[in-house]
Amino acid sequence: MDKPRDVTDSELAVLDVLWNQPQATIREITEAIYEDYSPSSHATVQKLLERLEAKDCVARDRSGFAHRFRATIERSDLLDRQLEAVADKLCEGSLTPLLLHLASRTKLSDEERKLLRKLINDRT
Amino acid sequence: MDKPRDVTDSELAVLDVLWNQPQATIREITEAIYEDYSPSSHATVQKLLERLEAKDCVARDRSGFAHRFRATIERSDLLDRQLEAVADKLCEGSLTPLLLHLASRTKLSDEERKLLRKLINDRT
DNA sequence: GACATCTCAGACAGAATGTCTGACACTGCC
DNA sequence: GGCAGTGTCAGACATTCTGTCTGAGATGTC
Repeated sequence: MDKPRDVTDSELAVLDVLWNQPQATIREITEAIYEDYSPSSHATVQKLLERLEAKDCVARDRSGFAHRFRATIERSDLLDRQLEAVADKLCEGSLTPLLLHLASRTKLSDEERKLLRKLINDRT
Repeated sequence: MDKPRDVTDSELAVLDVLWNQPQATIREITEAIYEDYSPSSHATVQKLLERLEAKDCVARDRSGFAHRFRATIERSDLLDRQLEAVADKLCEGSLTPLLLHLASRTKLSDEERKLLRKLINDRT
């Protein structure tokens, strides 16, 4: 029952590229993140992808010469994970206190308030 | 603008004791956390408190021989910090997406739903 | 004064993170 | 076939964070 490691800021940058551009190669990702492409930044991205793969956030297609990567989680999945981690840490795993806490201190526009009411009513 | 470090699980255990028992000494905290009191566990708690102090989570009263500690943040403040950290990381700092996200996937009892509606309506 | 208890400074190992180097494999072109 | 360009992979490396522990010295009690 080992706690899944958090996704790092650098790793998130890689995921961001992958969300915009699925099936990217390491070179493409590197060029998107670092302004100057170099063998070492290429290797850095390689290592980040390797770790993201270990965290089940990325899948690798080995069929071509240069491997192609895609994200296996969406941004909202990651949000879920993070919120669950907070809930585990501070609310015995329950998300409800988070929701109530946020509802009591977040300023909402009329628009958002309306949407939120709808969301609540739709849940059975 | 360095990002404030997260509170560790061990540090949280210390805060938990402090929330139950304000004005505690290191010895009291140590005895509450570790089953066997020892000089080394005492020193460990000392170090955790030192780090919590650096993170502005704990204040120290040096007037007596043995210092007394109290938490300077509540559990809900910590919850706030964590949620803000998630928002910074994934939602450009806005808490609203978190709220909407949670509202759309958290199961609520009728009781909770009622409370949540009230919370929303009370926000101006 | 003897002894327990405290604080404080710092050492220490293990893990996570970001970076980089070197060895080797594949591709395509001459 | 040979070679340059590009890939992968394994691993070294410094830094930081975390939890733990030791030793020196100050303060309290009897």
